[in-house]
Amino acid sequence: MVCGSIGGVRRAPTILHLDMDAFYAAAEQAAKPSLRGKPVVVGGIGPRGVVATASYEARVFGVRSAMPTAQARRLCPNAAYLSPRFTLYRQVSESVMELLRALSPLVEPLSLDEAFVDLEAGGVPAETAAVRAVGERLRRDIRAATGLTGSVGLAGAKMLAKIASEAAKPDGLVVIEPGTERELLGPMPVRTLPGVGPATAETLRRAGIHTVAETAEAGEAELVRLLGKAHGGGLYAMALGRDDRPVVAERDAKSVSVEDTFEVDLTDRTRVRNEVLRLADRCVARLRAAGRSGRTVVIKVRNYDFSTLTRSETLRGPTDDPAVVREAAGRLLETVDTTGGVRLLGVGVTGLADFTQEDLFAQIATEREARELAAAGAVAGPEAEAAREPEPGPEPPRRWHPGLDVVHEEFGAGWVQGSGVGRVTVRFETPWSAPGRVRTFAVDDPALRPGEPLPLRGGPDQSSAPAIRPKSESGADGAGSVAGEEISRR
DNA sequence: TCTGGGGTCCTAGGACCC
DNA sequence: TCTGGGGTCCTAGGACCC
Repeated sequence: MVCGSIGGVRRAPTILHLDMDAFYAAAEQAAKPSLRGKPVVVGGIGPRGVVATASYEARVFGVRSAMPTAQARRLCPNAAYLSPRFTLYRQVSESVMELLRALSPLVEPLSLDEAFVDLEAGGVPAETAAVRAVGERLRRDIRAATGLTGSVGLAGAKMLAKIASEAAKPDGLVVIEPGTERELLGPMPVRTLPGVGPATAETLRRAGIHTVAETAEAGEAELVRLLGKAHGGGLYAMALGRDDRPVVAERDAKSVSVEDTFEVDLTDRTRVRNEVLRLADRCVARLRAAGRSGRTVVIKVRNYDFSTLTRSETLRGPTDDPAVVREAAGRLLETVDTTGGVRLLGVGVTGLADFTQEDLFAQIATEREARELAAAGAVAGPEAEAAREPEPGPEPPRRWHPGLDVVHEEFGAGWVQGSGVGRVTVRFETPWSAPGRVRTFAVDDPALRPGEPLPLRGGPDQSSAPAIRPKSESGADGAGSVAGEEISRR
């Protein structure tokens, strides 16, 4: 047995899991003083949008992640509904990850708002008191650096640290003492375990398994029979509190993809084709920005009835050439019947490689092959017409999405509160100002232009070390009243 | 109520090779 | 003449996560 661990669980709670509280919504509240303490919903604003994050004030009304925005509006009509601003969230995330990397070289980000940290690798003494102190200091530092709150879980294994941070929400810290995990997990619903979603939970329910303890009692053979080798075996280990997965820093991406859901189903075949080609270009742009190339092109088609299919084609070598990806995506689309109407289209590239000299030769061959095919008439007539670069067309009318930053020549920085019938309403305030005033303009007012997100900290009238949070920012404290609610699962 | 966008991992069948 | 097993690659779909 490995010294210092039992069943892969460490003898001291030196794995830390950080989960920021209602991250997107909290970032918006920090950026927009008038929204602090109020219900805020961040997500898709269109008719087919879904909720990405709801502030705790909105959750009181039953608004949850992944819920259609239309349903959220019925539950909570007075919330602020905002489009996501990933530039801001990435900035905030980077400053949080920097604090984590100061604790240990072993930091594994799971998303913009979540990460594991191996404190043992960071030289933190393997004692509960020491790791707890590190966790509490981290929470203070995050609040000072960003104005946001995060919850911390500490345990001897990844799975347990994640369950602990969930239990700590919002704005808390929970330690699971090694040795207590089976007792703690036993009565919990099996859905608590990571990897158990709606389908697995239903399979288990039909077998009479509802809790973690019942999962363990079922035995490995039975779980493998119900769920398959990997899933069943993994679930059995987790139900016993066993989890020896290491914290792994920086993993390379394995695929890159882009997709669009259309406000109205697409029926015109030429339009469908042009959208696929546009998506291929966007996908390649992201691929190239990451300095990668890929060998398998995938398209995704979601029909009017939500049925979804994928088609893929593996090239002879990796590519990051837009023409090659466009042609492959176009060929794949030819194999799909879209007559009923298309709700969503996607294009992705997998089998990623860093670009090497060898790959270059393979890529050249692939390109030549594709060109020869095209020349031979595989793509001809109206298809060749459709395959051409989509026309950029005239400048589209400017879209003032709610939540976006703007700058007005006279009134300064603000954000779009709403728009319609040729007017746009802007609230003029900054992260470090008092709640601001609202003014309305014509949508084409030349004095109004799009702006950049402002940093949440370090504004003009803020000291360089804002350790104490102003009263006006204490929205998350008020959320303590819902601390006992069931945390929604996705 | 009517279901986003970005990912990861697993399964299973068929092709192909040894 | 009838029948192998294992390994790898490719394709398609599905569950799950944030």
